Amino acid sequence: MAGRIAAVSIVEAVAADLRTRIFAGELGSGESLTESQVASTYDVARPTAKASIEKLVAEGLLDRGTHKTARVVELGPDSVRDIYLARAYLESEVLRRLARTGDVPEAAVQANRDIAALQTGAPLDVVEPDMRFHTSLIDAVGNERISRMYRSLVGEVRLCMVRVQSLQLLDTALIQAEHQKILELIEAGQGEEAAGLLDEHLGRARERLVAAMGGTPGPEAEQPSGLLPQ
Amino acid sequence: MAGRIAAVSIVEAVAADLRTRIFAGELGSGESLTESQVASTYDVARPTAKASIEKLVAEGLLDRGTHKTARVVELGPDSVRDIYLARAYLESEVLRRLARTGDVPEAAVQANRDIAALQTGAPLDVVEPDMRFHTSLIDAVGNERISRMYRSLVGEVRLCMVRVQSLQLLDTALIQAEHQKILELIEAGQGEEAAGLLDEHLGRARERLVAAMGGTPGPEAEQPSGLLPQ
DNA sequence: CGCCCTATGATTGTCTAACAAGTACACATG
DNA sequence: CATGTGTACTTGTTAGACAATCATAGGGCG
Repeated sequence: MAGRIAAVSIVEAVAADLRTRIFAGELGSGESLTESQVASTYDVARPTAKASIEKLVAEGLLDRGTHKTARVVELGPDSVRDIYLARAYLESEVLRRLARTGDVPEAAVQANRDIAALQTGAPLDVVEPDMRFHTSLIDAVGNERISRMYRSLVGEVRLCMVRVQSLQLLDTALIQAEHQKILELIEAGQGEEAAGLLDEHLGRARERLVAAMGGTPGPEAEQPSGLLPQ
Repeated sequence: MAGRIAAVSIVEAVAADLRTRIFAGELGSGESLTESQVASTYDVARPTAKASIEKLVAEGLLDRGTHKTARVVELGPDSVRDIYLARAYLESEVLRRLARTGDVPEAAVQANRDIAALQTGAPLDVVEPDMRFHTSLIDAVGNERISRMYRSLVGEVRLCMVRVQSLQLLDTALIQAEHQKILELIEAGQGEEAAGLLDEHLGRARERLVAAMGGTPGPEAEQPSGLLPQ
């Protein structure tokens, strides 16, 4: 599917570029984005820029009040906990549901293979397949609205992942191993255990990120018992 | 719209009115809404009308593709099942979480009191407090993103509720009694049982609505065992 | 010297007007 | 009857403009 011509609207194109720039850290936390600024940057009309900005606000990547300039969101410890808890709500229930049928989505397997394949390289490279692993689990239940809800969270989740990886708070091998174990538990029909492991998986990332932000981390930040073979 | 000063933006005001008109059935399923139509109806500029329409599209109340006129969404049996399953995902997990602390949100109690109070009147009167009952449970977990996700579903849920009530598929007393029981189970810390009852509660509405739409209903559509005292 | 108030500039909300591009449907043609 | 064409309608985008609001820097006053 690498071909796929891009016949999207200008609004969407501008929004997409702003998105990648935010993820890349090019637009840092708290940075302000005026409508005219965006308009002149991409050489579009101001209403178009406005629409793009509003799109990103809806995604939670930008923040703005009436008559105030939009800013890149600043994630504090509270927001991070909020985001990860919301993830856990959706994802753990999804795992239980998937385990009931024992169906392991192929896309998730592939995503985890991709993680395993990139032993070397920049830490940020893991973000994309990691994100894909989790979204493909969500999509596997085949519920349009659930996917839509998760998607409204994905922007912020990704922002957190970028942080976690830039700070090197997690070992890639551990991520991959836990993903693997989750898939195995699903296949074995052990939904509750899969959900529990996911909670650990997310909890560790969450609390380490909180700690790195100056908050007081919970006990979840500690090393896992013994999942890694070596 | 008596009382309540309107200090919101024009876009929001137009969107709000369209929303109520959709809920009231004044704008039926499949009805088309042209940008210029909306613009002239409310005497606003077309870009303003456009923004309002896009807002409702994001809420799932309107449907539209690029370069195509927006239409009021048409809910088929598949969509109804999709919507109710998504609800169940969020709400059942919320009940488990609430049961863990035994906290019964006051707003939910009040909402159910309001349902009990309206023994008489139009069937549609139950929609608002019913909706409020469920949203207040969601909001009770105090997670901003979860509330946001649920809100992205609320429009469609409400549309379903309006249908259920117009067709008189459920007895108000039964709704109220099941809500009551759910609250009691939360207080007793029996999360799993509360979630189970909710599943029944939602499943019945769902399958009866599906049946009324010409789909083949599942077994959940049947009468409940014996919750009603008389 | 510090604080409150005002004035100025910047920014957003909304409007009018317009053109380009795409869609849908009736119509004519083979 | 199938197919192509044309016309009217609708949306996407732009430009420019004005009012309302917000932020900030000065000036007046205690």
